[in-house]
Amino acid sequence: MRQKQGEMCPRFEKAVNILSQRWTALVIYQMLESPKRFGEIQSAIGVSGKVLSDRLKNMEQEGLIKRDVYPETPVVIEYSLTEKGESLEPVLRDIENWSSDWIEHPDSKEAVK
Amino acid sequence: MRQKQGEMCPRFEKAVNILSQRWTALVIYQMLESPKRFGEIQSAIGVSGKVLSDRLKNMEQEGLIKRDVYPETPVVIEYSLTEKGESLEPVLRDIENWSSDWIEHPDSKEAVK
DNA sequence: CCTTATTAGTTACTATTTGTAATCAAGTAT
DNA sequence: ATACTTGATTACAAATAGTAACTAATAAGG
Repeated sequence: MRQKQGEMCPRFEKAVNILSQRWTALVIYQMLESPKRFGEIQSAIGVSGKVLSDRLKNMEQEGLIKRDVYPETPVVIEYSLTEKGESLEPVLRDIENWSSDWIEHPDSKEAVK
Repeated sequence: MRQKQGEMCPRFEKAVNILSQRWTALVIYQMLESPKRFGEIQSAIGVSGKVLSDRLKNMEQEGLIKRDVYPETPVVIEYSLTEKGESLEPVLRDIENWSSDWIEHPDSKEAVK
């Protein structure tokens, strides 16, 4: 395979990798409004429990979100943005603005392809 | 599977889907500087020819980029941003700024997981 | 003419990631 | 004990991405 020569800033590249993971941006977007529970996120964006579980762990490891357990009945687990996670709000607002300016067809949510 | 109830704006969702496709944001970022050729993009970001070919087709269909053929020797094919594609610059600049504020470890480009 | 070189892809095959549906663990109520 | 709820995990199937070899078009060299 062709080697990578034209250097990309590795920090920018990592940021893009985080945001390019499927569902991650939508999960953060949900939490911008308020902290959210596992099931709420699942219902809101339609992600599978398996992948959501994986994403939440990654995002916690990246320091984007924090996980709080309330031993109520049944248990309540609340995910919320850290300062680092909240600082992505401008990115998501720009995407929001761009989509309202440039995306028309609301016929299918079947993605890009 | 749990149904999607909490409605997301379908235009925002589509925008996120476009930008969440692996490599798409990096390809646009490359073209922000100047039009780019197939091999240049490949070298710069390290994407496989197969996937780059697919992404460029999708991005052209989405109206983000245009493809120009110059029958020189050997053939030169130049990809450049449309107005729609260029209008994503603020999103990418925000990601750039965020990464310089919040991403530290430049040790591994091995992504998020 | 035949071989080589260059760019822009495509193809067959493998590996990784995601989706699906069933299941599990903890806690409580019936 | 059984059932219910939330937050997950698991096994298996489907979709997506990576790898390396190959093709098409054009031209230069011998």
